Amino acid sequence: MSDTKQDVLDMLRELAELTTLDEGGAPSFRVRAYENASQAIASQATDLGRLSRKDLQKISGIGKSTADKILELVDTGRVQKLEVLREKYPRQLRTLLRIQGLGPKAVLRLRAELGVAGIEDLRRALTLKQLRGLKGFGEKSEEKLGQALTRLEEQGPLERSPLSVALPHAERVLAELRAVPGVSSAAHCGSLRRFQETVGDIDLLIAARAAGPVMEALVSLNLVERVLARGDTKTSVVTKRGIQVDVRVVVPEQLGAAMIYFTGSKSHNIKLRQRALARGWTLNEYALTDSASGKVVASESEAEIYEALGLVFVPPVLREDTGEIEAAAVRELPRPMGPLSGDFHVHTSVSGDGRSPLEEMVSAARERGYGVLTITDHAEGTLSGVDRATLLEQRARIRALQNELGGSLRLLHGVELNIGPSGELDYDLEFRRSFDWCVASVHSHFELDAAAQTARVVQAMRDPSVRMIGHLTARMIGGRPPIPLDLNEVFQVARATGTVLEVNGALPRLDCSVDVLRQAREQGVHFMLTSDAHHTRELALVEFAALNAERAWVDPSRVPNTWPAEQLSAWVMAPKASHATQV
DNA sequence: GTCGTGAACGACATATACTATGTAGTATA
Repeated sequence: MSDTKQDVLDMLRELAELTTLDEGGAPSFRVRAYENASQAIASQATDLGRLSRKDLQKISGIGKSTADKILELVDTGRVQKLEVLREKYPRQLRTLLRIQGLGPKAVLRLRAELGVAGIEDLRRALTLKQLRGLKGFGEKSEEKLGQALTRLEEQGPLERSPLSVALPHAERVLAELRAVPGVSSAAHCGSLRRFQETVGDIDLLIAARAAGPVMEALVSLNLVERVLARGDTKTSVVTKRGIQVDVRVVVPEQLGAAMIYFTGSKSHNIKLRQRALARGWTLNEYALTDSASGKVVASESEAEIYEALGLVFVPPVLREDTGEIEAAAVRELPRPMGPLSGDFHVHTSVSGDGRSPLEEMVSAARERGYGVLTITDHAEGTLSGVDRATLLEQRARIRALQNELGGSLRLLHGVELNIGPSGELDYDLEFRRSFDWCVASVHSHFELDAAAQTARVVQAMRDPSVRMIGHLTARMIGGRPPIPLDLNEVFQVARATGTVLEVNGALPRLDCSVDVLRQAREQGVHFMLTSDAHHTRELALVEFAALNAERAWVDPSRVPNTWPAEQLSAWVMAPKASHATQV
């Protein structure tokens, strides 16, 4: 993502927050417009810094006023309107909004009636028990605000969690709740189900006749640190890992409506509800209902509800209100990746960090119904890599195993090369070319600038042995930022050399990211979905790679390992140069 | 604020739960 895009997003979000404060009420059309604009920008792939006013206004949701603000920001680094609002509502005051339970109304009243301008003032007012005199406040709210304030000062606001942390965490809680008598189903929803790479909280949906026992079980879980709110059907807790978990219980007949509601996104839901209203119905988390008769139109499954609304089923990963509803209405949603016919980034115990032996990996791949399996242990350029002799020995084992297997599964001998700081690769070209498949990846020197990073990756792609670039940006979600790259040049060279880009399914990586994939989508580049498995049970990680590609609306025709096994085999065995496209 | 229709102006508009207080704010998708 270019910095300009992030700057524009920050500007719009701040404008929305400040305008909400300024208008001191329910979000106005202006605030909604800022939010719409920010969503429109977020799903833009191009570099905003290069767009003219006219180009900007072509984006739906960006009018004259927002286009001007974007240009003002790009040209001068500031936006006049934002500066004025910032002066009116200083950062100190806005930090009050981060306290759980304090919204714009309360913040404004605290300032108007008690002169509270920031955290320090609030602390003082609480000590003096001044809040209870205000309309809408009482002893209880003083107590709760005091606690929330202390937590904020001790821990800061709850931060977003990477998917790799949140998903297993959700599974742990779900396993406990599934064990509660009377629970017929339990699933994660929200941004986790939409497969966003970081999530603000974990949303769990439980189907059960009685909610009481579920709530009781939840609040008494060992991993729960505190209870934020507890009601008849909805309870929110914070776990000891500092992640908020919201649990909602519904009866099984309402599961479909509840799944849609709880999966979101918010703007996807709003669009669905508008669609319902246009048909004389209302949609809430319980059912799609006829407004006149009160009769339920659909509620039990998500598919029924989408169908009733004249839509094909929208997979959760697409529910971001980026055109999926319009596409579903004309039955033109992007195609799913479907069953995969092979994996092209798999380690065995030959790598220092691999844990399953070759034979176990092969039989696990057969169980997954693969037609092709490519073993790619680390080359000597990485810490866990190995020398030529070990790889040649592995090759002999693979060939022998292939003879035993016959034709059902094609085994390829590959290797994961390390891309050095200047683009140098392991071994010599002759030895590299003796492999069926080479993936080359960046594992170090993350500090180089964009020109140097681009140069090393491009040089690796130009090597005749390199068929795929592994985890292109080397990022770790919530940890290491992506290396800076001139993506346009990378895509262009990938296409010109016939090099595919990996979509790595390891949850901390998900590299290429959705953002990069969106930018690459129209550039004629091919992608391979991989697991980067270091253990047999990790082969399934390739399904996460598929979800990531689907989120980016990548068409499976660009992804060779979604093709039938024979077509895939033929593609892999053809020389790299035959896949090159002139640009 | 944007957008569509017709060239200035109206339309846009989700639905619900929980909490503390006594009607409304805050929060969630």
